[in-house]
Order: sequence, then structure tokens, then C-alpha cells
Amino acid sequence: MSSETRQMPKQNASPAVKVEVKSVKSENKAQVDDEDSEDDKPLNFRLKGAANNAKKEVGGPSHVKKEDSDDDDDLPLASRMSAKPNHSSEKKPLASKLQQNGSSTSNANKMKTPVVPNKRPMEKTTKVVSSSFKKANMKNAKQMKNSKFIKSTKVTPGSTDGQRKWTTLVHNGVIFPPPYQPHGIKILYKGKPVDLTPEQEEVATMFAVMKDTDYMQKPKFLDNFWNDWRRILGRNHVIQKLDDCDFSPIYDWHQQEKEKKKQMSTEVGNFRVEPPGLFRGRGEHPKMGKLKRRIRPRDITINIGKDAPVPECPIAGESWKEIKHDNTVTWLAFWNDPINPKEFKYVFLAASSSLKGQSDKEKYEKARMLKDYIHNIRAAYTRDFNSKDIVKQQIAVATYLIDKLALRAGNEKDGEEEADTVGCCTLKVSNVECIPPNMIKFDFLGKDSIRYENTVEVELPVFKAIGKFQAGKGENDLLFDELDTSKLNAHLKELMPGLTAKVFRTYNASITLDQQLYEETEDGDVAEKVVVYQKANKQVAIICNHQRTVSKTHDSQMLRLTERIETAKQELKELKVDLERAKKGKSPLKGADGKQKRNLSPEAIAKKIASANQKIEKYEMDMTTKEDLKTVALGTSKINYLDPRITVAWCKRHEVPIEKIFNKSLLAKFAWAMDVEPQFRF
DNA sequence: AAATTCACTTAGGATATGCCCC
DNA sequence: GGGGCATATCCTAAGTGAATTT
Repeated sequence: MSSETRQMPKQNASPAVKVEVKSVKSENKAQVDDEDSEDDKPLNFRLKGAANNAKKEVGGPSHVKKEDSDDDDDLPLASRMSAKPNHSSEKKPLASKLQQNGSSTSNANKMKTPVVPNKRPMEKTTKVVSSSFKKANMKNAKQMKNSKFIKSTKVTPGSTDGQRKWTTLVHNGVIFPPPYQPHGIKILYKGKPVDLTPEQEEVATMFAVMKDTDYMQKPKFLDNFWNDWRRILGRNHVIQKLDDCDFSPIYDWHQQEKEKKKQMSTEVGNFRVEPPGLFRGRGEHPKMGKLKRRIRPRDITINIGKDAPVPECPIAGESWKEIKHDNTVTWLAFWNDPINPKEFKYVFLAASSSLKGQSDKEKYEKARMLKDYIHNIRAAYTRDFNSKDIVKQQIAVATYLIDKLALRAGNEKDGEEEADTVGCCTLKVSNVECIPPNMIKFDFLGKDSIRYENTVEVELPVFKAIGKFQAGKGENDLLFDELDTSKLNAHLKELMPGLTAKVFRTYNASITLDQQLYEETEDGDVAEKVVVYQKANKQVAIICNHQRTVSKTHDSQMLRLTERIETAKQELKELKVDLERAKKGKSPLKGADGKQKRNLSPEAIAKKIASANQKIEKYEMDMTTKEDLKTVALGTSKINYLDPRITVAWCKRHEVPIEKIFNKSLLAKFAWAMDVEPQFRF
């Protein structure tokens, strides 16, 4: 079932398209690929679930890393946690067995095709193919839902071929949410049922179903919603005030529907263009609650290969806005965001596509390149801490913060239209506090309105410079008034080709993982090694400030664990008594529940004692980990910041099955990294 | 050179899935 | 074997940064 492994474009926009990566042309052909050979026979391998293609033979010496970091410039400066000095240069020699995880349980059907063979870093042409929309092939509803997706793409990595991103692109367009089905449930206005048109009812329903979200407490949300809904109700409608509306009939109906849906498991859930709804911005977003209108075919621009059939518009009587054949971009379709019409929503290829894989790899290669430059870069900005040129000085301090704290660049935002958040270049005077002699306290809302709160020791010249940048300004003024991200990045480009602010985050994250794994991994069982990995992962998450909100059920879950520990301890106590009695040939005492227990041999009781002890240990461990990670999100760095080759190489060296670290999606996304040599260093 | 547009990566929360423990 | 949970996947918002326009 669902062996059709097509991945959704996870990222942006509509998931309308699932993509299946089929084959790369001839992974073992020796010849250096010539750009455009059109003869790539679709090998028609399906990318099955996991990417277990760590094939030794194919892998080859993909590249030789020469540096062996003997100067500690390679240390991540970023260290909110006490970074230990490292002695990284010692490369332990490595293990032996290329861990071939194929045999492991979860990947029953192994995948046959590497997406991008690593052997040659610059594979030119990749074929992306998926089956087309053939009813005949659809065995069940599950498969059915993938009815629209990419058919075929040849991907040509941008880096090797100027602008061009692909040579042929075939797909089936996007899927729209079904039209609104009125339910006829009436809301109450001043206690009386009100008739609504289907359109009015649709929007009322969007609101009703959000009853138990925090948005209902936000005046801005209510206000924006009321504004938009009122327009649809019309001026002279009976409904004149949101406060007098009682949406609970619709809410209750919706809850029931949800129940029903649960029962009917196989109903198709198609991939769709974003359905209409109420905008849910993060943080104090000025537009929260606004109606996000329905997207129609005439909103959508399709990008497709010149030779490919233009997908049929799925809604009768309507048509696409435009058809393009632009092979310098990777999107398959886009529409304007109805909330902010200047912005676009795109349909992209899935993370598991070779095209994404290629650019992912390039991202990490760039970050690795920073290793060779970082020493000089640090020396340069350290010099400029004292520069008389204020622009230079601000660039120096900003770069230092980005390097040391892994801050984001901080592009300007549109104040009226967006939540008030900042990054490095947009820090305000009020976001930093100088604490003599040389501590700086940061407190600001970053991306997604996640709070960054951190007090760090900085070099004295930095401390002084920040004080100077603050002097004579208001709380709300920019700390780096002479700076913006384009100036900063223009400067960084002079130091290293392609260097921009965000590369530091990738660099810091990945090098931290690499070092932690080298330093901390000891002999032991797999579980212990996985803990080492998670610890390193956590350290990275903290550096990058990847947070999550404490789950609603956290407390009750902790309580449950405490109870289990108590129960187990009680049981343990009884077992110990029983053991002594059993040794003397006496039968066990009654348990706490008052029941008589069976007679057991001392050995049997001893065994039970051991298992009770283990259970307690496990629960206690679970509690510690849970509490420890309740606000830390490990996934974000794994997906976006940690070079998967570090992980794969470590798994090979330490014989940890890769599935212990990467789930199915990650395995597919990181197919390009699977054949890395065990001694790979970031 | 500033503003705007465009294309892409990065992000946390919601929801679905599936597995483990009683 | 069914409910509670952890985890995976879905969803789409919110960033970065280059290119283009003014």
C-alpha cells in the first residue's frame, strides 16, 4: 500500500503536487556526464520509502577533506551552553563495517535507486518522474489522493548550468478544495436563529470552529474577522454586533462531524490548494482573523515544460490564469497570497526530489567552505571592533553576533502588515542591555515571534561598541542604524564567495554536531549512542533557539510517570520482602491490593526484582528527558541545519542503524548523503 | 540607492498515525 | 484490544537574499 512514494512539497504553499523522484541517469556510468544528453532512460525505479542506498561500491571517495582543524577557529563560537574546548583533531579511525541498514525492520521494501549518486558531486541531469493520473492504477482511495503530481522532470542543478534548473517538466497541475457545502446550521443572534447565505455561513463556520483557540481572546483577531464578515453580511443585516452572536450550534455540529470523520478512515484527503479560512498569523500579527479567500483556477499560474501537455483545469468552465515554461525556476505553480497580494504562494518539488537534494548539498558545502575562511573572518572583524568608520564597526559587531550567537540576519519588515519581530540587523536599542563589565543581555522576538532571551559575555570592545551604538537613541531606534542585511551580506561576500549571514547558522549547527559526536561518543550499546546524538542535537537546537510550546498535556504526562514510578517502587518493596520469605520457604505476603500472590521460587522473584528496577530506571530517565526537552524542538535543526553526512558517517562508524536517527521522510530527503564515507568530517 | 518583486529555505503548531501499555 | 501517548506528517507562515524596477 501507499508504496507510491511521492513526497509532498512540504515547504510552501499548496501541497497539491506529489513528486516522485525516479532515477538519476545511470548512476554508475563512468563517463562524465555531458549536460544535456537526452537519452536518460527513465530507469523507472520508484523511490520507495526509505533511502537505504548506502552502497559502498558506488560511493567511492567522493571527496577528500583535507583540513584537520588544528586551530580552534573551528570551534563554534556560538555557544549558549558552556562550550567545551575541543581537541578535535584526533580522528579516531573508524570502523570498519559499512553499516548496511537495509536489513532493519522498518524498511521492508528497500529502495533500489539512489537519487543522486554521490560519486560525482555534480550530477548534471536528473530525472524526476512520477506516475501519472491513471485511474486504472489506483487501487484504493489512499492512492487516489495522489492524483495530481509531477510526471517527469529533468533537473539540472543550477550551479553547473547557469540559470537553467530543469530541461523537461511535466505535471498535472493542482487540486482545489471542494466547493463549500452548506450545512444549514444556524447561529443565534441575541438568542434567535439567523438565516445565512452559504457564503455568510461558510465564513461564520471558519470562525465557529476556532472557538477554543487563543485567538478568541485577541481583540485584533475579533476585529479583523468582524470587519471581513460584516462585508459579506451586508450593511443592513440583522447581525450588527459580533458580541451578540452565538456560534455554538455550528461549533457543536463541527465537533460531531469530526467524530464522524474519525470513523470513516479511508475517505480521500486530496492535496489541495490552500483552502479558505481565517488567517492565523504568529505572535501579535496585525492581520490575524482576516478572511483568507478561496483560491480559484484564475488565480493560478502554472509552470510546465514546453513539450508537456498543459494540465486540464479541474474546475469545469474555469481556466488557469497563465501558463509559463520557465526553466530558470523550480516552482510548478503559484498564486498570490490573498492576505498579502504582493506575496506569492508556490508549489515546489518535494524535499526528497533530487533537485532539492542537490541544493541542500550545495548549502552544506558552502557552510563547510566557511571553515577555511572563518579564522580570517574572525580576525578581520575583531580588528574592526575599534574601527573609526562607524559602518565598519557596526558590520564587525553584527557579524560577531551572527557568528557567536547564530542570530538571523534580520531583514526589514513592513511594520503595518507584519508582526513586530527582529533579527540581528534590526535589533532595537531596547533589545540589548549592557551589564558591566562585559555582559550583554538580549531579549527580543525573532522569527515566528519566538522569544530570544540570552545573557552572554562578550569581548570588551564589543561591549563598548554596543554601548556606543545605544547612546543618544530612543528605546525603539535601531541599534545598527548604519546597517542593513544587504550591506552586511555585500561585505560578507568580499570575505568568501557566496557568504551570507545565514551560512553562519548552518556552519555553527553542523560543526557543533560534528564535534560533539566525535568527542562524546563512547563504546556502549546503541541506545547509549543515540542518547549522545540527542544531546548533541539538543545543544544545536539551543544554539539556534528552536523552541516549541509546552504541550498541553505535559503536566499530566509527568504526573502519570510519577505514579508509575511510585507503583513500581511499592511493588519492588513487596518483592524484596517476598524474596526473603521465599528463601525461608514461606509464601509471599498479600500485596497492597490485598490479594494473595502465587508462590514463586527465589530465582523467579529475583528476576522480577531486576525487571522492576529496570522499569523504575526507565521511567525516571523518561521523566528527565521529557522535562529537559519540553521546550526544545530537535526536529528543526535536523531537517534544516545539520549536514546529514555527519550523521550518516557517525552511524557507520558506530554501527548505529540510521533509522534510529532519521525517520522515513528524512531518509528520503537525505538520500544524497547516504553513501558518505565513514570518516567524513564536516 | 532605495524600494519592490520574486524565489527559495526555514519554522512551529495542528492533525493523523501508529504503537505501546494496561 | 482499546485508549493514551509519542512521533510523523501536514500545513502554511515567516524568514533570507538576489534580482529588478524606480
